[in-house]
Amino acid sequence: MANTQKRENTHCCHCSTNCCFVQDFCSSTWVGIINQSRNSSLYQKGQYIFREGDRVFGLHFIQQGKAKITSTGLNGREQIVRLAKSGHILGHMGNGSETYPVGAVAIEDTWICFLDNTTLNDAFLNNPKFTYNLMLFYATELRKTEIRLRHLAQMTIKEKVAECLLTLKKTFGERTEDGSLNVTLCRQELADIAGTNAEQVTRELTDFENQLLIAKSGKRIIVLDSDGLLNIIAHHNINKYLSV
Amino acid sequence: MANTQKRENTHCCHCSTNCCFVQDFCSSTWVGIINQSRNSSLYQKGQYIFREGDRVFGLHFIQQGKAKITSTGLNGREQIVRLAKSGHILGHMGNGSETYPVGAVAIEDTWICFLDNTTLNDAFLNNPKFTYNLMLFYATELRKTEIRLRHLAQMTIKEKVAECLLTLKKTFGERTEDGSLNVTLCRQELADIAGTNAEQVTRELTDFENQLLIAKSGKRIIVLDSDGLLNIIAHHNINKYLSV
DNA sequence: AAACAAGCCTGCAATTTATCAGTTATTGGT
DNA sequence: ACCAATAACTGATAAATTGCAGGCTTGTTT
Repeated sequence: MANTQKRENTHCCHCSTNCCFVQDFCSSTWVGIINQSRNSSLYQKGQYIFREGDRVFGLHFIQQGKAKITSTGLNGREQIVRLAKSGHILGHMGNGSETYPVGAVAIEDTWICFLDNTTLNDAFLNNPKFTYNLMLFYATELRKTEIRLRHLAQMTIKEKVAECLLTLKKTFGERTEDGSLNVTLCRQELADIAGTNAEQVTRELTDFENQLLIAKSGKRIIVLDSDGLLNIIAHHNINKYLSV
Repeated sequence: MANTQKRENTHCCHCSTNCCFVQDFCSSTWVGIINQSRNSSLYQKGQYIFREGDRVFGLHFIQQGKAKITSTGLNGREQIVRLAKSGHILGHMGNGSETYPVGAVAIEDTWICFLDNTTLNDAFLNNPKFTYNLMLFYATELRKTEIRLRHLAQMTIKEKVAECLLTLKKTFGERTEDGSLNVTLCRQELADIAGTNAEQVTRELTDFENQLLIAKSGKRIIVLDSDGLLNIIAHHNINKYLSV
């Protein structure tokens, strides 16, 4: 990979992350084996972790950081199909297709642990809980994506932008210092999540600001009134458990 | 369940289906155990298999038939988020949320095998290949849904309807007798897949018919020119492997 | 501090899509 | 074969969204 850095080789046992499928669900023997064969790298903000069309050699685990998973369409227009943070997985297991149908980009400096297919397959067959929990992860992501699919199909732009902000708050949280979202994305990236264009995002953000639902400080966004934003999209979710 | 029928009790070993996760990936001991605890029922066309908000007690395996998975939004407007056929799974594994965020409806008479959570969890921990293949199933569905997410966000109505037809052809195939799609859905259901309304679907289907891309015979649709339909959406998919 | 670039904001015109209303065609039951 | 009910079709109108152009703000470099 181009300008990725290798990590100083901390053993998995002493890894500081508090959210890792290997650490939590593999036997100590297998943590050792995986520690041997894993490959840790730093991807800087904006750097591709993998691109659409790249061959799939294994799975990427986010040790520390944040990434966007994007799908590119007509005229290079992007759709962010998923956001991922520490502990999450990038890339889908093989099943025939050997190339990535989506790309992944670090949205801040991000440490990735990579595991190759061979090691993984052995690990899956020898660590049922590891496999089971990865299955739950995919099932949960599928459920979330299915709901988002409906939202993109049915919501107005105002609603989609409101939901985008709530999703960011829920996924990445807020900074203690100023209460702003713990992630910075440009208007175009917000549009790529909400499924619209940068101009519309600007319009809606300005509108939300005038209604005192949010405040802007440079690139950072502060959600002032979550309930107000939730109100905008509330009638789309019959069941409360569907929200965000 | 209301008016579902119980199946004559064929043992899993003698089940005629050629596509079943249990048959293919569980040990013979476990096929026996699962055979004991499973529950088979017939759901007639249009009948709910489960509804949004129902409690999750286990997984539904489609033994024979077809189903749509829908998510209901504002004013009861539905979005079909997934189509499923024999061998597929309905319902996502638990992970905290105990109720279905989506509903499932039979789109033709459908036999379902139901397995409860307790039996399933034991099966998962004792049949690594079973768990592994279920994980692959979810990962594959996630990948497909992510691509569809972008399509719904970026395509025009014409493109979405074209893709809908191609998806139906790919998923359910064509009847040998007349070459028509091996599934019948009303205009509203096509609209619920494509993310638009019934009127627009009618308009596009008429247009496709005039261009000799499809033919209509009553409710049935015959795809005459797959490549023609593919052409309409081709430029949305940079990589050929993404198509449908 | 000035100059520059990049990103953000705003209004308007053009296009697309949704909605509504009315008509025609199909289907299923008697 | 008929009738009633349902679904499909079509056109007109209204609403929402997009795309473009130009100005403004912010942050960075020299």
